Amino acid sequence: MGSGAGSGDGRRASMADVAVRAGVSGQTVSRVVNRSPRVDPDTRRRVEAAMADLGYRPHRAARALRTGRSQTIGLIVSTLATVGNSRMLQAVSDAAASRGLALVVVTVSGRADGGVAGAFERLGDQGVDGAIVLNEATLLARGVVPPVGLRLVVVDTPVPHPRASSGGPGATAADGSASGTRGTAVQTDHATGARLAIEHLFALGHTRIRHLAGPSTSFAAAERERGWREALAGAGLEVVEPLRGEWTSSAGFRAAGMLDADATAVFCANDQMALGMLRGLAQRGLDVPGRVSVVGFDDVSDARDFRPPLTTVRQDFDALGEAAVAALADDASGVPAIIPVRLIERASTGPVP
Amino acid sequence: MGSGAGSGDGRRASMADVAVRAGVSGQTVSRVVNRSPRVDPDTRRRVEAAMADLGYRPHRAARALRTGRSQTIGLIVSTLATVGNSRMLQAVSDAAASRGLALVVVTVSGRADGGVAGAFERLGDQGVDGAIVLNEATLLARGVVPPVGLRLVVVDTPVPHPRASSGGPGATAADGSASGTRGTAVQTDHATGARLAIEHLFALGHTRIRHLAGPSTSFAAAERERGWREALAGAGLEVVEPLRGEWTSSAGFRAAGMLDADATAVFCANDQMALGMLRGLAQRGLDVPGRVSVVGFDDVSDARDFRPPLTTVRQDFDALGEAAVAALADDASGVPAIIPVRLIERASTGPVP
DNA sequence: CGAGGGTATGTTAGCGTCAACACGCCGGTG
DNA sequence: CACCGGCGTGTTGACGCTAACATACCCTCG
Repeated sequence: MGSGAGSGDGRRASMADVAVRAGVSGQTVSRVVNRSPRVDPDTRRRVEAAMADLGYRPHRAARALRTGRSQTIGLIVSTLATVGNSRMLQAVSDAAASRGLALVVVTVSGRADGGVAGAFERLGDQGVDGAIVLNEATLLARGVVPPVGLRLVVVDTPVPHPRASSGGPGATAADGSASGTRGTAVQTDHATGARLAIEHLFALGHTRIRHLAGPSTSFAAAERERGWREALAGAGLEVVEPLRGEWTSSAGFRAAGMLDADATAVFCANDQMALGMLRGLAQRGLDVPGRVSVVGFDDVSDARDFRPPLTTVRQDFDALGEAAVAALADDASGVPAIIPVRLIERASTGPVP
Repeated sequence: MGSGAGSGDGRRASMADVAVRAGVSGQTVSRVVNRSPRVDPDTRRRVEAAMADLGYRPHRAARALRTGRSQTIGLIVSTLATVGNSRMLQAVSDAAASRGLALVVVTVSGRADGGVAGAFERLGDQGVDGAIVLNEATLLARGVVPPVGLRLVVVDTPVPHPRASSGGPGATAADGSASGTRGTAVQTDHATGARLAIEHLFALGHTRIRHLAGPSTSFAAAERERGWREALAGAGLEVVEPLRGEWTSSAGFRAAGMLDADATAVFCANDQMALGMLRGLAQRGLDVPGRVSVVGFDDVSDARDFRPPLTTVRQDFDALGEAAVAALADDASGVPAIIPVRLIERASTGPVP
């Protein structure tokens, strides 16, 4: 019972069909659907029964046309090739689904048209109520302005073009993060994560700690690098200019070949690069953790099965996705803008040799 | 110029606005937008200029309401935790974008409501024109019938509930695969991939080749297992009942502990399980490829940086995604239903000891 | 030179929904 | 008892777009 598939006379049941069957007007059906309190309980029951009988489902396009709101949000992401982005997508998808929001995904990888600008256009066409932008520092920085009226949440991205909030009640947006600009930003506490990693290495006696940073276009990469720098500087240690890679294991492998011989530890900006680093070090005959310790970032599910299992900073992707969607859906309020991390100690780190 | 943001009097330009500015009727604007040939070139230019001036973008919801078609497709996927699924999502996203289709992603991981049934409902609400279902054998098998009128393409999934095609011209669907049922199916040539892997091991002298299969709910897993079985049987070799895991590296690690001592080679149903297998074998002191050879499936980007770099079967995710979207968008016709694979030989396989 | 047919454009109506307003009914109050 | 206000419900119209049907015009052909 209640499985939904209506008696199949072809067309989907509309509100008018329900109205006729329940012996009420369309407007009353609408009120029931939208949980208006101004409906007699008895009428409500009749309408609900009629809806169930007919397998009625509201027509989103019609509602969107009428109300101007589509109950759909967009996610703009450069690539899903990194495991972190994939995990975020899943987290956002779950968070959106739990609120009855549909999620439109737009990837801007290698697209010919202007990247995020084009993505905004496509989402604008789509009539999304808001969009989440994932770790797209450059693209927003280039002065791309999102379409008017499009609520925007940036994840692991410096806050975009400052704009006065349009509509909305009292502009409650208690600007969470860094700079003085407005806008909703949600991010992992990258810098603290980096610091946790470095302090863990300190505790093991390491002092010559290098960094394999992510691409300079990435905010997350910059923040992790900053955490590493500050931790080292705070301890009065030398800061050797970091290596840099594009998040991939290949980049990690290459970086291993460029690691100076003094280093006793490397903090890699993500787990995939750490994987390549592990292989590269092995190939150079540098034992991990006997000779060099390696720390990653993300704690992707595979990290525990690297060789050796990877010590890494765990990001709470689900919390991050939830926070991002909440910031879009609810109006601002008490969502934490900065998601904490924790260090997962495994076998890739050990005492300094 | 042409950056889009119209002169900001608040509301978005509608077709009527464009019509007034170009001095034509709304219908003519519609014809221009929809590339009808019945428009004077001169008028067309005027309309296009007006559209550019006003930053006009068609309103998808309105169009969807009027035409009943939303230019949106859905993707139903159980989880994005496996790298393969993520890659497929990206491929589908790109293929959809290149056709101007929006993509709505629905994950059914651990959802309380009936999984795919719920997903269909949500997509039905959404008014998608079609849906792609990714590797969801069980869920479709449970007799879930997609909403009427919803075009469906299943990827790496046995063909669902047989149904007569509604609408459409001459039912050109030249049923690609196995059984006699109707429906559009697109899949990787898993069985051949498995056979390639096994024959590669044959060439290295292996005869005691085990299999770490994927979950029994997965069609891809079943096909890969079948290829392995048939290759072994074809060579008159013993088929030891396969181990089984849930696609994760942890499962691979566990399986390594259960591998019988006779085995000289293991064919893992995906790369992530192969990763865990590599660590597990190392922990047991079994050298790869000196003592045991390992082959994976997928060729995820990290596979070249496993230790040792993984011999694996490369799937062409982009072709698969393209084929799936093409099957939805164009009406059937010449999309190949089966995507070929190739073997990538790396260092995890070697001569039998 | 009038009929016929093509071409470019305009007019009408309605897709399913909901905001705004209108209506009738009831109980309470002055 | 007339009036008021709240409540439950119905009526109307419009959101932006396009299918189907007009209409106006020009060219060709018998």
